[in-house]
Amino acid sequence: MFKKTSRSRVFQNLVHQIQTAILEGRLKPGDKLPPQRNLMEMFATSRASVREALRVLEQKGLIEVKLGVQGGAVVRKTNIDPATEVLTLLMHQNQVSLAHLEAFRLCVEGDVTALAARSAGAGDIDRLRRILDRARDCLRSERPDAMAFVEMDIELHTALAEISGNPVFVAVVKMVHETMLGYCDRFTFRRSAVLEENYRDLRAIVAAVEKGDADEARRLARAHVRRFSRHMEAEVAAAP
Amino acid sequence: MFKKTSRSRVFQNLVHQIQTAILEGRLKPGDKLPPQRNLMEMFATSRASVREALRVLEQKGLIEVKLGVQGGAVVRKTNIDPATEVLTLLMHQNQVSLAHLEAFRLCVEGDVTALAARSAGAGDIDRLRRILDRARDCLRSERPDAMAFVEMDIELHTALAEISGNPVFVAVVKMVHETMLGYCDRFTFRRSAVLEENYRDLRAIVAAVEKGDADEARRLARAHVRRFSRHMEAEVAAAP
DNA sequence: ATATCATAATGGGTGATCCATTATATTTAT
DNA sequence: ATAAATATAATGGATCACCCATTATGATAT
Repeated sequence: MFKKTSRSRVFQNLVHQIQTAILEGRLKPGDKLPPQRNLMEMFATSRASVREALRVLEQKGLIEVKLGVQGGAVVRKTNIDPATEVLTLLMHQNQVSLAHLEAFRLCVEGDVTALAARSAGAGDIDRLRRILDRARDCLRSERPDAMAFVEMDIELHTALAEISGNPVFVAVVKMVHETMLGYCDRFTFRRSAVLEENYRDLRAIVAAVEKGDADEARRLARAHVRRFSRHMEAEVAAAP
Repeated sequence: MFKKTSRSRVFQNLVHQIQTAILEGRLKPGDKLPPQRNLMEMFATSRASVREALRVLEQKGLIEVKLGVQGGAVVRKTNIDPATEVLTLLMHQNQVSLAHLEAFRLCVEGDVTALAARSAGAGDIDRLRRILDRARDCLRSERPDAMAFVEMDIELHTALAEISGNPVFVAVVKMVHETMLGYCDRFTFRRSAVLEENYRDLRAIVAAVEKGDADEARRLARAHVRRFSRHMEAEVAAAP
């Protein structure tokens, strides 16, 4: 019925005012906030409070603070990292399992890939091909670099999300992969056969996107997620 | 190739140490951190730095700070709010449109409802029915309360996500509805016919979940999302 | 012209001090 | 004896006055 009165702390007020200014576009990415000593006067408060506010805004990913003369707080371009960080924290705390992640990826990656297949242009296909090439290089080199390959895998999925044209998918895809990395870098993919299989999956997906075959793309993406999850599970079971 | 050396600030060190302790389970929800003046000594730093660290941890949703004697920082139970807040920020900055949200909801709510239909028990059905009843009360009263109905709508979708048993879906569903509220509370749903239609949608969805008919549940949920989006668009077009 | 160095702007950090809030203990009134 | 009022102390919130570290810029010297 009623909301608990939230006690107001000075720094919260500063955070709110500055955040609102950013969201309303009165402050744009690249704009520099006044130096702390000026903010102090403008808000009629202490430097400690100004700094607490800046810490929070920094954590939210809204500003970036540089050191030295001509340093200071500048408004950041949109940045997904703090969002993924907080979400990843949540995942760890909630004991999100690989099975949970798999179910979610099946849902999202399928649609993302289908959407990408519908809206991919020539430039997009080029981009995907270049990522594939770099992924192949990770495998073909003298000593296959598993982690680098996983990075390429993630980059390809992110690219598909971006091609879909929907920033919500981009955010979510990045987030879920970030979370997976939390599991992934605890071990190495030792069997390069797994990586080769993944690479073939990715090639097939890109081929389907190139054909504009949304249904095929969805089917392949889902199969890819399932296979990848099986391998992750095997690794976790074998080498915890 | 190389990562930029990130300059280390004292408060970041504190944040990292405390956060790690929480993630590794050395600090559990409900545990109280030492008072600031003790932390100051333990970390051999100043109170200002301790406080900056606490601000950041608070913003991340890891701790909660209470005032007065026996107050202090306590480790929070998992809490999705900071995640949704940061994600919502990102959405606003990225100029996420209703169309983007609709596409995403079509993907997610469909699967969530289908999963819920597969795993709902008797208690879950009861819970959904109670939410439906409260939603109906919002409409049947003297003066239909549109915002309260929308809250119930969100609560139902969240409940479905929880019933699905996958915390990733819970987080994402909450997030997307939070973001939608950003559009929604800018106006009121004036035509109660729209709300009635929504209510019928929700009843049908719950009925499908009760039957355990996953395909029907998915179909209905997606149709519901589409209808709701059409109405949101109409409202936005009519009254901005 | 180039390399070196000094300067000042700016964030980072500290300690002392006071205020505000609140749980608990103590007193007081009935 | 119990309940209400009040005092006490623990704790976070806030401010001030400094000092240090980093860095862009301009001055100086070769």
